[in-house]
Amino acid sequence: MLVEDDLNLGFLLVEFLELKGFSVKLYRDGQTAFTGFQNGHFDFCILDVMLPKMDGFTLAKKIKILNGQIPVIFLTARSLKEDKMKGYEIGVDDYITKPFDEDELLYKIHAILNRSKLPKFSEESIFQIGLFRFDFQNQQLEMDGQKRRLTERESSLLKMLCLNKNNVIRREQILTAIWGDNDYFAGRSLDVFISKLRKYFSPDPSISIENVPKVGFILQDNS
Amino acid sequence: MLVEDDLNLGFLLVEFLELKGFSVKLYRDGQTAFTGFQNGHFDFCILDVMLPKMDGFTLAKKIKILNGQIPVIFLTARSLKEDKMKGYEIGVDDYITKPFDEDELLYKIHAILNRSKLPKFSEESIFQIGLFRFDFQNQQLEMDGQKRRLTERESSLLKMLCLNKNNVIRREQILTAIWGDNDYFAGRSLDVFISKLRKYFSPDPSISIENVPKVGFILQDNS
DNA sequence: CGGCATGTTAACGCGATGTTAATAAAATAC
DNA sequence: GTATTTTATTAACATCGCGTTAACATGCCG
Repeated sequence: MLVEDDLNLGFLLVEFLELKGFSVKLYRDGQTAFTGFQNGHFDFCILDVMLPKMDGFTLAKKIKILNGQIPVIFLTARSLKEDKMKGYEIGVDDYITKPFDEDELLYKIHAILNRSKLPKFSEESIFQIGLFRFDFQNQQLEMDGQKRRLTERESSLLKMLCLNKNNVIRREQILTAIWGDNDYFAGRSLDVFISKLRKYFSPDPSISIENVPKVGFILQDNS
Repeated sequence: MLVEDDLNLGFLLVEFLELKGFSVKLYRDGQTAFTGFQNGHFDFCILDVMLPKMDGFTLAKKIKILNGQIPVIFLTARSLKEDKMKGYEIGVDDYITKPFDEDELLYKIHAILNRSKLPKFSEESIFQIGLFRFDFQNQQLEMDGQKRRLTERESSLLKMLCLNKNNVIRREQILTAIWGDNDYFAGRSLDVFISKLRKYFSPDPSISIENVPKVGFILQDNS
């Protein structure tokens, strides 16, 4: 989550971070950012201090109440000591003083994620699939706050599909990777698991697991 | 560990940090600092960049080889971008540019320790789990003033669960860490202890230790 | 039409786990 | 040094659920 009222800077940052493989959502004021946070799933927050409607401190405080674990970095033009102290008391992880260097921001993000107890999305353990969120580490599939815990096989399979989202994976590849065997029975077992995953995704029609006859499967995400 | 060749600044910092409850050892050059690190037990490093005998970067690199988890902060007079990048690549957690504010250093230390996976020595490691309070140092589990003394195994296990609260922790990881062995019997023993902990937490229904079949356990806190 | 690949559901077997109790080992008290 | 208590392991039995397999349905291509 990026909250920045200066839209020039905002879009520049979004572009930069997306280039680096992050998925970024930009908000331009504290109020909408907070409602956005309540509805969306964020792993990291970068907040400007000076914001319309609700300032960065208040926003951070409210976010920390909802999720005390989430890392927060402040962007600030001022480098006043009182400001920094205030932020650290809330539990902010770091400050960056404008004008700042993009690479430095990137390193700070990585440094914090490396220390974070949260599963790191940088190592691709969390996947967004349409309305769903798949947490591989915790074998958890979530949608609208509805959580479902997957079995080991289910999540291994889903991970392989996610890593090849919108691309075909060969049956053989899946079978040797997960079943360690590609005989008839393993193949039928795979079909059973595909069927199960389809059922889990049925609430979202923009997600489908399609079969490519005699070749393999594709996880299609048209959201 | 504090490494600083300017002894005036060094002693000032030691005094300040010890006042804040940390136990600090000061070294004045990179060489002795490194041998000191090999022999001593440190949880956190604050290194000056410019040091006699061995510069801060080299020292940090060597320290990170010995213990990749340990947090490192650099003190630097220069705020050159290349220096910072170099540090972040080594895996440094943060930079502080001299002259700096002591309180700011303190907050940075706390921010990093809060994210750190390592047990914090400055505070006794105390965990809040729903209505319970778990004091690892004293192996005590408390709720509503009701105290229960845990056995060594119980508290080691609970600590591991706490450090991964709301995340799956693998059986294997627990077994090798606590039992040092992951054979059948160690596994059964683990199950017995899980059962005991569940019983202790049963008064608070928002706490549960869930099993993830074939994978491990997860301490769920829905309070 | 017939063979083959896949879709789907249900039933089964077995390994993994939950739980309690018995035993062994270690720590502590006296 | 012995008795008592505490702790961890092992045993024993109950239960659960994962993954496999079976069984049947559908669709595709020759």
